[in-house]
Amino acid sequence: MKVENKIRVHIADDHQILIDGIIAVLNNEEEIEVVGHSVNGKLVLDWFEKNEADVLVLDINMPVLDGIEVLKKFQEQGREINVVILSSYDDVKLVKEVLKLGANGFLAKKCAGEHIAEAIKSVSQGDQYFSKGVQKDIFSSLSGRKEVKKSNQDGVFISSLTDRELEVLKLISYEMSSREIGEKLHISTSTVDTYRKSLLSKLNVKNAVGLAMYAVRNNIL
Amino acid sequence: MKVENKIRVHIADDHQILIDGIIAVLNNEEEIEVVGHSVNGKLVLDWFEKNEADVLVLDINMPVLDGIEVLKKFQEQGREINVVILSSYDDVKLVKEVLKLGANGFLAKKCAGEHIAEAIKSVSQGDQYFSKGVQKDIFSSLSGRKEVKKSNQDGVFISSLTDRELEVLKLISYEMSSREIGEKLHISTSTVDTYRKSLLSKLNVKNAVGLAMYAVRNNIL
DNA sequence: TTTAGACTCCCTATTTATAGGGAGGATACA
DNA sequence: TGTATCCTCCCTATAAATAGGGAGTCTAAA
Repeated sequence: MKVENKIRVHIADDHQILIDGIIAVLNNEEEIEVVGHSVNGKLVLDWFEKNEADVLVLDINMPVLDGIEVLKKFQEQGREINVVILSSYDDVKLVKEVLKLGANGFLAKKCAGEHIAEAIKSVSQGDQYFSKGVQKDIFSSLSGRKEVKKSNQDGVFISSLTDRELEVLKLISYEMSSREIGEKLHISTSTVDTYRKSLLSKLNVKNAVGLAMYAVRNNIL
Repeated sequence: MKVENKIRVHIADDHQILIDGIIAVLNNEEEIEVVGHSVNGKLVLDWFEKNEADVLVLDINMPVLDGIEVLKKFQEQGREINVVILSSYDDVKLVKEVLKLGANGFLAKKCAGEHIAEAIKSVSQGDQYFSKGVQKDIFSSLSGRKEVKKSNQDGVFISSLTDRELEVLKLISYEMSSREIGEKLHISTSTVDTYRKSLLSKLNVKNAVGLAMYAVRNNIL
């Protein structure tokens, strides 16, 4: 294999130390070359404005702009990039969501470092890759695979929340009561309660704790 | 420097991929040798039962037994091990706590991989090391340094919670109400409420959301 | 044996959160 | 000009959480 045919990889994770680690691991791989890395979603988009890569290793939980948003942007742009999602959470729902958003692989951070090379090679060839622990969930809850790559209705994402809902969600996660939130946003407690209701409904959780957990997992704090 | 004088390092983090990464990074360091690694606190203690290392790189957030617990155990055993804490959170409180528990360095995961070698070398010589972002907080909120290494009163850790409190905390984080928790644990709702109160008090948070956030940050789910 | 901690349950009372509904004003879009 | 979405606020009512107190049992340690 020629040097020019190396798989060009971009790594995105808010933990620089993890990026460095992955690069070090991938250094042992002849066919793989890390051509870029970013610590948040905004930087990923900026990078891809001017550069190209064959595979994007993408963390879901990142500040400024998270992995979900990055995928959505790429989808809007009609950009076809092979993506391996790197996540601490093997949340079934998350897996389904990112697959719908065009991701091709899913790698739990707790799996061994060697798997990342496998994952990259797989998706670079158009295959899909799922680390142990997520595989069974996928196939049991998803009928087709390639087929759903384009669709993007239903499913609840951060972006399905309105600005105000998102704002209230954050404040709820900061342990604030409806009264306190109302004061801070200069709206009535009733209005805050309305947002609480719509959040509970949209995110399909049972109570404020569920809302906070959603916020944490999706790094919208 | 002779090979026998290499700094022996044990790495503990629940993300195997991060361990592999650190090992790869440290491979470039002549003076450092990774002699062991663990994915939870229990395994760390088990390993140190039969082995020795000069430096322990320790993640705070680990399942089964967290980093705090590991430090406490070592302190109880009177075992003097140089510890570099690896954490996603540069929480000032956390820094102070782990210093009291005998840690010698504090490395935020978001800092560059190269710093980990610096940190290891520093603490192996008895020095302390703090990655950028935590330094100022330390010195502004802590008078002495070496002096406080032995003390261990006050401060709230997971371990200051009783088994039952911890159990209830988990269930609260799973979006369960007091009634539901009572049913699951076969105790009355009143009892669950008692635990709620003591949790709110011990962890110094305002409501159930605060409890859940604490649980997330300390990975006790 | 005293003491302390952990676990259990109860009381009263207030504050918050959840559930379901309606509704007006603004804006943007077809 | 409808239509839709968002933001705002209200009503009623129940469920749940928070706050502060007391108190009994059991076990393990001093």
